[in-house]
Amino acid sequence: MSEELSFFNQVYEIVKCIPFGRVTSYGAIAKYLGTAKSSRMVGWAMNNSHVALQNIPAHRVVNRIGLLSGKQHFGTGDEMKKILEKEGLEIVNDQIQNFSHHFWDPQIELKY
DNA sequence: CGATTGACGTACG
DNA sequence: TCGTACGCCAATC
Repeated sequence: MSEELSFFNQVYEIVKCIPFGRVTSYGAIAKYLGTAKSSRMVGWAMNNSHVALQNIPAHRVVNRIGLLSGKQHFGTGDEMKKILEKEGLEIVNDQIQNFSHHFWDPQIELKY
């Protein structure tokens, strides 16, 4: 696929491909790009995502345990939680319930 | 220009 | 099984 795109750009592409009501983890994206240990960069990409493109559903990206690690970055309140709940997900204590069930693996779904 | 931080994850003890 | 340490790369201080 577009392997000429930068790491950040690839992250954006993947995140944009996340279907409605589905979630994934930073590590999954990083691993898909071949840089499993660079999961922090995925987070940084998200941080810049609102600057590069605002059509990035970053709220569907959480850490590997389904915890809303970046909810504070979306809004001062529980905006991220509300969005995810609106997508049909169940959030308890800033944590996605049945995370594995709603998990969207780019390696399986995008399957290059 | 050097040191620290950061939306994480894996490895090791 | 749980806790701590390190890696990764870019941006910011």
